[in-house]
Amino acid sequence: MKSKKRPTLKDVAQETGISITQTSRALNGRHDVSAQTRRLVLEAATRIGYAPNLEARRLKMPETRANSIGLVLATKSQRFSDPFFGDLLTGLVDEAAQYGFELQLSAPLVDEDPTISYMRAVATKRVDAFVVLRAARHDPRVTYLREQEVPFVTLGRIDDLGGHPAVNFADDALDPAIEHLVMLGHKRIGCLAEPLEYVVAAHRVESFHQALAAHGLEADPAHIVPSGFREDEATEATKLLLHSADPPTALVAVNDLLAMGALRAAAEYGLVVPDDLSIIGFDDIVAARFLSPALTTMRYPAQDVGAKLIEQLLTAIEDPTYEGDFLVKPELVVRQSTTRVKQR
Amino acid sequence: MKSKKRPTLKDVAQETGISITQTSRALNGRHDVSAQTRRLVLEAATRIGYAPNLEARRLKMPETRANSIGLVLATKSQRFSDPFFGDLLTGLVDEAAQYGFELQLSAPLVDEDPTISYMRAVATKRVDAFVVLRAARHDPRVTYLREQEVPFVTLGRIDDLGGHPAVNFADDALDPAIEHLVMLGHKRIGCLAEPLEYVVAAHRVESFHQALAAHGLEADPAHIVPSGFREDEATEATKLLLHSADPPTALVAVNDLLAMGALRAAAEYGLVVPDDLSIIGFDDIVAARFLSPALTTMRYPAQDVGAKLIEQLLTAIEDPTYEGDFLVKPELVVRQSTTRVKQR
DNA sequence: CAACGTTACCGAAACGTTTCGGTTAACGTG
DNA sequence: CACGTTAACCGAAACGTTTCGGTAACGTTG
Repeated sequence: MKSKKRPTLKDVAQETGISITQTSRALNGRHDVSAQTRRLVLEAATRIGYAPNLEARRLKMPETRANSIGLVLATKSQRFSDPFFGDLLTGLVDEAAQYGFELQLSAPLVDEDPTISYMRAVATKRVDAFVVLRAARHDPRVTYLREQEVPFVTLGRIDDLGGHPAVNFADDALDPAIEHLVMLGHKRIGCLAEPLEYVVAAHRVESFHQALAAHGLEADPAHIVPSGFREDEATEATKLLLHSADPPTALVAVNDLLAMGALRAAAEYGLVVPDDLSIIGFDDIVAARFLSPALTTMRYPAQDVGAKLIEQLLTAIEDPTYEGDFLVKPELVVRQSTTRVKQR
Repeated sequence: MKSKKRPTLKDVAQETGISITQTSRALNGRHDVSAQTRRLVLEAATRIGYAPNLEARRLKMPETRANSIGLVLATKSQRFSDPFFGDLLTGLVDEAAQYGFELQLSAPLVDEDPTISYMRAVATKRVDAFVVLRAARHDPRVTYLREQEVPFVTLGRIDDLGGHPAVNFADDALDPAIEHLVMLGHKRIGCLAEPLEYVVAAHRVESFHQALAAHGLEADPAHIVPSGFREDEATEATKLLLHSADPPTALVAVNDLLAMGALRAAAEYGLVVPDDLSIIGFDDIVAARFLSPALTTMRYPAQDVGAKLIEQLLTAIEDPTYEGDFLVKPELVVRQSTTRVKQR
């Protein structure tokens, strides 16, 4: 690092002969300053390349924003190779930047309670607010943030929490998928889910049930199979499902990565997708249309979701009582992994 | 935010009756403190929940680390939906966390020179060092960092820069790929490249040439086709290539996303992969083995690369004169997208 | 002209920390 | 005993900023 000391307020004051007080006021655009003085100060400041010392400022004004948004990656349950995540992140960072915020990524140490990461960031006031991904019911991180009155937003509403800023999908999100399958004559439809302790996972399964009900169908409990986040876990889960007594003719995977796992399971069982088994994904990641068969899926625009998360969070920062959430509606993209049910 | 003021050094001093000076020393583990005092102070500090005020500390000790590593996403040329990126990021964040560092993500404003983002972070001393992705030759960001003497590490060595911390692949990285193709009888081998202004892109093409030469072959310049980062751009580029007078029998794509694009181009031309055209990718993203045909590719472990980047950066922070780089060696994973060249 | 408002300015204190220099007491050591 | 050495401690200054309270100059107004 260059050892040359950066110029301080005093330096620019000296430059103009104006007092430090006025210099500060001039730079911060307060009213008690004549146009003449302001001009002089501003010019001197840029001339000697003055940039305020944030430490000193925040020391004096503890309520000042850090202009930074925290995001903790609990990398253990890693699904961050999911392209959905990359796009989400792009949306977050990009949108935050437009409002002058940065994203502060951290991870818990090995074997450390993830909540500690949040505590660290809060205690040292490094961030103004948090984006919480992969929230669970009774999530300790969330209860902590609540308690400390630190603004946060989650991807997926947490039901046991009263209202809180979140980005969500509508309850009828899976309707188009089910509708599509029903039109194709499917009646026994399975659901490949993420670990159910996560609210989004639970929410999607719920949406699945509801959509089924809307079409006068009912899910066979044995047809709802929970999986891990990784595609190989999905493969295992799907195998179990296909192996069952009365396997479904169609499968709704709760994200595209899982759908990929399902595709593989079908292949290993010698089933032809879509003829023997229709599969629908969720997210519409880039790879989806390059699979074979190209995946029918629900497009869920990750980048927009990221942007909306930030938007929600910023209003929550402005107004700590804000409790709204925002719905983004996924839409069906029909490709080749679904077809009319086989007659038997 | 909770308005309750956090306890200060003064508070814990008051608690024990020991002076502020000694309290500070005790907490920082200096030697001029009796065991007794130290015990008392530490206990009092934890009792009242003291956490040092970083602003004040950094104000007094400007040379203190921010314990934060900057990463600027130039999201315009977005390839961040590439799962490679998600894994890389996981590696970065995770490894950084183990050393007590966080990752500070920022993005340039719309239409803003990306270098400005770096300047902002440097001027306000928010980060100690930078990870530079997608570096280009004569990259203005890099020259700026050099000039300011801010430590940085790049993914891919920049040749016009003398030595600098970086993570790289060996020059003979593509050897196994070419070797494999040559064994299969291929002689006319093409290369689908990223935009050549980026050093990694250039480096890979170079490695391609070198590997070819090592097997007594020479690349037809017309067989080296540059593409954008997106898979649809790859599709277009590949079409052009396949349309040429004397198209190659095998294609090395410089990353898996591009390979996916190439796969599509082949399909649209009615070519069967691998029978009519062998394709090799690079990265081994998750989707690679779910494509059809499953993609033969060079495995490049993104997460490890991320960890190594951090490792390099940390030694560069410790020792500003450090100029080493680290080579990670990709290895060939043979799947179904390559086969023996067709006799004609 | 006296009283008052307004405008533009400034000195000094304060934020929470580290650290320099100095003080005290205890302890060898010759 | 006188001296130096050391261990343990403390007061006060300093880092760069904001802001409180004050003041001087200059109308305005009745």
